[in-house]
Amino acid sequence: MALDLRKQQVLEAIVECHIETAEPVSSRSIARKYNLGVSPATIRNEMADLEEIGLIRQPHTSAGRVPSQRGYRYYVDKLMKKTELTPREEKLIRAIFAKKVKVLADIIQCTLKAVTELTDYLVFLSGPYFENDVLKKIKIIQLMPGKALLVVMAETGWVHSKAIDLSSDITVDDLAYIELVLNHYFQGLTFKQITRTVLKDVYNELIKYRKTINHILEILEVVLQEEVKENLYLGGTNKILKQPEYSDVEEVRNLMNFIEREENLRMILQDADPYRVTVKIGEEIKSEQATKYSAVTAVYNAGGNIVGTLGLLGPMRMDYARAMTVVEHITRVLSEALSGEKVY
Amino acid sequence: MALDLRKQQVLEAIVECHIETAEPVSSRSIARKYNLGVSPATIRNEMADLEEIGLIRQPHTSAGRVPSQRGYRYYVDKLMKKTELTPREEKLIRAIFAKKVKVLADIIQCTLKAVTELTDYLVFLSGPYFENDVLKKIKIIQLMPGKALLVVMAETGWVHSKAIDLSSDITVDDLAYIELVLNHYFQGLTFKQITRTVLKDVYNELIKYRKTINHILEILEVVLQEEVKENLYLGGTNKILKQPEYSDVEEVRNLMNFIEREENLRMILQDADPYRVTVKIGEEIKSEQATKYSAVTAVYNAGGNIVGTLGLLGPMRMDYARAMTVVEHITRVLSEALSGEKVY
DNA sequence: CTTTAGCACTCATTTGATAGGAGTGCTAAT
DNA sequence: ATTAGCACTCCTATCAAATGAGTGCTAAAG
Repeated sequence: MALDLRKQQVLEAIVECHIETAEPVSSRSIARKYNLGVSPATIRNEMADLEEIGLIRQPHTSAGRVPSQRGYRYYVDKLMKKTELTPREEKLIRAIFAKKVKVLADIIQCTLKAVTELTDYLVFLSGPYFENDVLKKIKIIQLMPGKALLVVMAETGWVHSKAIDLSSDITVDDLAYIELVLNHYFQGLTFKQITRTVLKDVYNELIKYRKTINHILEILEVVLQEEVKENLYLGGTNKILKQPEYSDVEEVRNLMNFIEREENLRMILQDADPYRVTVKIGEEIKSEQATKYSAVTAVYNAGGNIVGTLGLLGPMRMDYARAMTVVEHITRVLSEALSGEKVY
Repeated sequence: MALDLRKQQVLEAIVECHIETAEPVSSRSIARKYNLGVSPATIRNEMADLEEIGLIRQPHTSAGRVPSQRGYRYYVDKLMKKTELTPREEKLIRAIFAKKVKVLADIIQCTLKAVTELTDYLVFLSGPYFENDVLKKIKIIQLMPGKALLVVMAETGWVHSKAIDLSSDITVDDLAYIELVLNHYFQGLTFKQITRTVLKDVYNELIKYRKTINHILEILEVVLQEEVKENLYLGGTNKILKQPEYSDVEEVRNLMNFIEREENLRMILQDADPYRVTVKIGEEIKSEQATKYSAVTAVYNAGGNIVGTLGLLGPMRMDYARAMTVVEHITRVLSEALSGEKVY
C-alpha cells in the first residue's frame, strides 16, 4: 500500500487534526491549516481515494473524514513524527521521582502520578514481579519464644521477611533443622519453580514438625507469591473523562466495564514488545469491548531483567506520538529507579 | 419539630419512594403505593405543610416532591427502619473473606470487593494505622557481610522487618551496640512519638557510626511511617455510575474531582463516631463540592484498638438503611479478620 | 374541622416541522 | 491534473405546539 506523497500528507493532516479536535476533518479545514498548495476540491479527491483504500471513513454523507483503524496504523507506522518532552515536563518527572527513600509501593504511585500528570489517558502497570529470581537462602530467626522471622534472600539481592508465630515448644535447634531442610530443597530454584514444585515434598520430609512446618510453608508461599504475583495498578480514571469521547455516559460505562476486568488490562500488557514501545489500535487489542480503544505499552526492568509493563489506554483518537514518548520516558525513569539505587 | 403521625408517614413515603426511583414523588403515587387511607388531595395538603417546614421541596411547580437535606436527616434519625442482609449476602461476604492466608493488602482488597458487591456506592477506607502502637524491641540481625535485617517489634505483636545494606566494615558487635542504643532510646515509645521525637538525638549518640546509622535510621523511619501512615483505599468508581444521578457527565466529573482530592475523603473519615455508624448528609460533609452527596462511615478495629474507618459515598438520595447495614456489617467482619487470626 | 372531588393552572418534556449549514461528489471549465 | 461551482445529503439547532404529570385552590361532603 504505497501512497503518493500528497495522499500521505492528507492522511497525516486528517489524523493529526482529528486527534486534536475529535471532530471529523473536512477538506476545507485541511486546505486552510496545512499548506498543501491545493484546493479543497483536490483534497476531496484524495480523500475519496483514501476512503476507498480503507484508511479513512465518513461518519455520514455530509460529514468530514475520520481515520479508520488502519488509517491510524498507517500513521503510526509511517507518518508520525516523534515528539519530545519539554524541559518543564522532564523536570516535573524528576521531581515526582525524587523521593528520598524508595519503597516499592511508593515508586509505583510515583509512576502513576507522573503519567497522569503528563497525559489524560488511563495508566496501568503490572507491578514488578520476579518469578525468575533465584532463591539464595532461607533463614528462620527466632525473635522470642513463639515468634520467629522467616527471611527469604534472592540472588538479585532482594530480601523478603515476614514474622511467623510458632508453637512455643519449638526449639532453636528445631528451627535450624527446618531451615536446613528448606534450603536443601529450595536453594538455587527460581521462585516460580518453588511455588510449582509441590511444597508438599518438603512437608513430608519434615512431617514430625507437622504443625510448625505447615505454618512456615504457608508463610513462605505468601512471601513467594508476593514476589511472583504480577500486581496490577491503575490510575487516571478521572483524567480520561476529559476526553470528549467520554462526554457520553454510555461510553464511560463501557470503558469502566472494560477496565474493571483485570484480565483485559493484563492481556494488553502481556504481549508488549520487550525492545520497543508497542501500539495496539482498536481491534488489535483482541477484545470485542475494546474496538474503540487504543493502547500504548512498554516494558520496564530492574537490574537488567524485565519485571513489568506500563500501559496507556485511551480512545483510538489517541495522541500516539505523545503517548509513546511518555510511556518510553517513564519506563526508562522507572527502570532507573528500580535498578540504580536499592529499593526496599 | 414534632410531626404528627401522618406527616411522618408521608415524609417516609416520599423519602423511600425517591430513594427507589430517583424521581420526584407525587401525591398520587403515595396514595397508590402506601395505604394511608387518605386521598391524594389530603396528602397534597400534608406535603404543602412539610414543604413549609423545609423537609421537602419541589424542583418546579408542576413536579412532585423531593426530600431536602433536612428531610433526609429527619428520616435517618426518626423514621428509617433497620434492614438486614439476606443470608445469601452474608454468605457472599464470608466467601470473599474466606481466604486462607491473610495479608493486610489482601484483606483491604476483600473489603473493597465485598462492599462494591453489596452496594453501588463509592467505598473508601483509611488503612489500618498503628500510631499508638508501642515499640517493644528493635533488632538488627546480620544476614551476610554488608546486609542486615532491621526488625521492629510492637507490643501488639506486629512485627515489621526490612533489609538494610551496610558498609562491609561494620561488625556484628557494632550492630549490637547500635541496636542497644536504639532500644534504649525508643523502647516503650509509641510509633508516633518516635517519628516526632527527633531521630537526631540518636544520631548524635551514634555519631561514630555516622554512615551506617544514617542509613538505619532512614529505614527505621520508613518502617515506622508504614505503620503510622493512614493509607487511603478507594473502590467502586464504576459501580457509582449506575446511580441515575450520574447519567450526566458533568455530575460524574464533579464527583471524580471530589474524590480525587484525598483530603476530602480523609475529612469524611476523620470524624466518624467510634461507637456507631455515622451518617453525613449533604452540607453536613463540610465541603462545598459535596453538598449533593452523603456519606456513611464506621470505624473498624484490630485487637480492640480503632485502626481505621470505612466509608461509603453516594448521592444524597442514598439508601441509608442499606448503606448503614452494609458498613456496619463489613466493619465488623473486617475487625474480626484483623483481630481474630494473626494477619501478616 | 377534616377530607376530598373537581378543575384550572403551571411547567417540564416530547414531538414535529423547518431552516440552516457544513461538507461532499460530480461536472464542466481551466 | 486541478478547481470552481453547484446540487445534494444529512446532521443539528430552533421553535411552536401538544402532551401530560402534578399541584393548589375551592367548594362541597362527611
